[in-house]
Amino acid sequence: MSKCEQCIVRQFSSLKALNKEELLRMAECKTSYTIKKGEPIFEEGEVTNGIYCIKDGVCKLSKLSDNGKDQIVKLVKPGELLGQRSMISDEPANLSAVALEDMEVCFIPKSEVMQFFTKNNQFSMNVMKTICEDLKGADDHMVNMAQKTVRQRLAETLIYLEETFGKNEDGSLHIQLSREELAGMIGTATESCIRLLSELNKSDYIELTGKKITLLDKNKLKRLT
Amino acid sequence: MSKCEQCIVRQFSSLKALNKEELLRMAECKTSYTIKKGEPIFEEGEVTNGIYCIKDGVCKLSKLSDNGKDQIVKLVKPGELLGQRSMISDEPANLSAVALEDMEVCFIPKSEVMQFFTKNNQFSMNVMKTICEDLKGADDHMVNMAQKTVRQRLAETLIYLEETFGKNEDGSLHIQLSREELAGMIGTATESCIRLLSELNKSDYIELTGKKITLLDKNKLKRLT
DNA sequence: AACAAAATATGATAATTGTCATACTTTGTT
DNA sequence: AACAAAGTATGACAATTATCATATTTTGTT
Repeated sequence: MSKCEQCIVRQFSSLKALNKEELLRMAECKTSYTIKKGEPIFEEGEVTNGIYCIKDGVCKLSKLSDNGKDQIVKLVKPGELLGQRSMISDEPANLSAVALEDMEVCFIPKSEVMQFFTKNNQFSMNVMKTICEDLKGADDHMVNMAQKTVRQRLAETLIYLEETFGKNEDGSLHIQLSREELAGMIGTATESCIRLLSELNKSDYIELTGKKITLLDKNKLKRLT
Repeated sequence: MSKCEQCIVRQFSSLKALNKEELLRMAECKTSYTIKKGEPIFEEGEVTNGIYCIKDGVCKLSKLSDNGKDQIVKLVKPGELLGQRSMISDEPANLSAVALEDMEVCFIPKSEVMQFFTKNNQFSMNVMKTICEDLKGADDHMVNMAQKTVRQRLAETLIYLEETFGKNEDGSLHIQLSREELAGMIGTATESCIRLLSELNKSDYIELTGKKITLLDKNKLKRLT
């Protein structure tokens, strides 16, 4: 069993505030999972009773709307933590977390994390800052949803995907989203998303090769937003 | 100068965790303001350097979008605190706060609040829970913006306004928003908002009397959402 | 009371977006 | 290799929403 010390999550998340002793405790009580693409880590409404460390793979956080569509609220990268809000609020998950790629995650029980919380001030401050970032992100995201057109949101999302998850050697977006998922990110119907992608393709903003999307002119795209 | 002890903000906010001594300290370093309807408490981008306690009056938290429209993110009631996120993230305000009614607020400098933070675990836990609530609210709000029609959002907003801020004796919504502000809450053009209100008026969901809005059949309205 | 300015209302029209139908492609399975 | 299922693409059309123009009403000021 790994000792958590060298883990990517430890380097990038609130956990960086933990000392060696705390890391050892955590290593003892953690559970490791592998999650296949498409499988959930947890679902909306589920009682999670702890947090998840994302060691590898990207997942989506989404919420099912009354109209039956799944709105993607956020994508989560390796190095990040999941389930902090539910733990602090002591509530079931507000969002579902589903793997977009094969993933490796560790689960740390709430009882353990709450001890770090009480005893390690820097850790709780880090968590608080993370949640504040999320709040700012959510507010900004909300304004975009309310005020921008679908085309603008699509352009922004494509740029975000490239800048956050990078490109393959051939220049195409590294992260693989289905059209339905992309539509779920920008908040529109799948057909509308596909149609706008075609349009951007025809006017040489992007190139579509099978499911691969390549941004041809990021500046031109930015001007759309 | 009031001692903060009996203040409504103390009863309803994170400040309820403060003890007598802490309240006295706070009373000494606080600054009280009255803010007239329409005036800002702080503006987006401003460095606030502390938090505001809302003693009386309601304000809107909004963000100017690239298209020039002001999106209202949240309404804040007496008893609540403002500026917590900025303080914790150590960033300028992400949103503007503007009075919807004449207000009474107190400002508490960051230096003071940060001391409570370090020394009073219950206080920092309360703040954290408040921010978690805000995050959940923002996520849910975002999903609504992305997935619901303007009509649905208008209906939801009207119900929210009645349930949160109550009714006058004549049954009309107690809180007074201009059509432009209501449009800013639901994320639509002012004309669209006015048009939909007229429509709801004609089909007896609501009654418009001057600027007053009365919900005639809340259940019928709920079914729209 | 009179007036200007702001807010509210409504019509006409265009643009955006959603829905349904259908075709085509890719993927995975047997 | 064959096939079903899922995903992607496109057309046709309807519904929603934004924009611009113009009344009408309300508000505040002199």
